[in-house]
Amino acid sequence: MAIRHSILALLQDKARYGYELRSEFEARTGAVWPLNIGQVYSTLDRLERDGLVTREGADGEGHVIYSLSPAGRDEIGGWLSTAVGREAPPRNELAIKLSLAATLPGTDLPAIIQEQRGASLAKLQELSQLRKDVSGAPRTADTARLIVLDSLVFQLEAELRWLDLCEARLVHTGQIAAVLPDAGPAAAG
Amino acid sequence: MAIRHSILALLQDKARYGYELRSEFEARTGAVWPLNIGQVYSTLDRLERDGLVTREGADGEGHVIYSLSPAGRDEIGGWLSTAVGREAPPRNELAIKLSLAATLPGTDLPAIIQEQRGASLAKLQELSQLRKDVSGAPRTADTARLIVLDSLVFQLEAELRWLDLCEARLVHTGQIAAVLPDAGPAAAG
DNA sequence: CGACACATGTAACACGTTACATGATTTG
DNA sequence: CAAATCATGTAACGTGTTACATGTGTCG
Repeated sequence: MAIRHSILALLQDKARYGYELRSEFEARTGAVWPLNIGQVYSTLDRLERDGLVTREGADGEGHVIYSLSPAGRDEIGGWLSTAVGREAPPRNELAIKLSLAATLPGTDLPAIIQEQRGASLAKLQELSQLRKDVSGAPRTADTARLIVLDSLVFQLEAELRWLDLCEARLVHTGQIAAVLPDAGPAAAG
Repeated sequence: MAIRHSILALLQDKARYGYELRSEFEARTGAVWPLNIGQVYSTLDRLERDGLVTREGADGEGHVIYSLSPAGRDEIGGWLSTAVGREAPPRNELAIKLSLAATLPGTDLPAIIQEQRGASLAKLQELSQLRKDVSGAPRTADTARLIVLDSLVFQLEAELRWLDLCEARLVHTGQIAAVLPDAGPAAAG
């Protein structure tokens, strides 16, 4: 529902056309979460069908303009004033993967964890650099970008700490041997 | 693709039937990420169509058993040995919401942040309690559950820290006034 | 003129959710 | 016997992705 509501939020500011909605969305979430233009149009169709937006004729340049209906104004007001539900968090593919790998035979858990650490760390460094670049000249659109980047950085940092914890837990339950920096030959399974 | 691969992972252990696959999945991700039984059957249909699983006749109790094909074994091997891609992280509704709210007029940012803090904190406490219960007697299935719970707890803690940062950033850019614990009357917008 | 950005769509497909239908077996 | 659990499906719908089709305007 994020896209649906994002479109309503942007229309709350003023009436806009499809292509413009994508531009405004991507100006904020940018390279991180691109938005397919086809989805904008089909979402606008559904929003009109549901009575949340109204399709105006043209705007002088011939653009197909959409504006918020009263029902749409209610909807977006509710979205903004109500917290994003954390009762049913979206599935986390990585958590599912480790959860399965840890309880099924024939998986190399330390390798999986190490592999993931590499990927997550690489992305974290890339994001940190991006954040540094963006925070240089904080224009209006960059405020939005910073918020998104901060979010991703915090999530990735948490992911890395979680990977450490998983490794520690598995050592503790004896599922894998502790990996010491300069370990000599240890007893293998 | 998480469900698709989870089913393959469970089949790697041994041949199973639909209902059993759901049970095994939910034994690990449990109350957090329930799995609709209908989706199991339709996913199995697609997996069979794609040649990743083979539908065996019955198993003595009359169950519709599926087993991994060689192609399926390759597929799940690849999934387990390759890190979950962090290049295109899934959209975060909350990050999008704050990003939009911070750059559109007519939004009460402090209220949104405070509202979210309440919801996230409540969920965090619920999860912490759950984690305490589960970690009491670490049976095999509980290892999987713990991994999932740890993941959620870490993500929520990161979310709360991120909310603090957002507030601080907005104070810094002058978008909102600093909220002090025992603040007297301050200049309002 | 050719490439690229602007602009609006449609179609096919994958994935996910909810609800419905149907029947066997188990348990109070 | 009634209710719950086990077990296998189908149908409708919403959301999201990718690719395709089409046409205008601008810039080198």
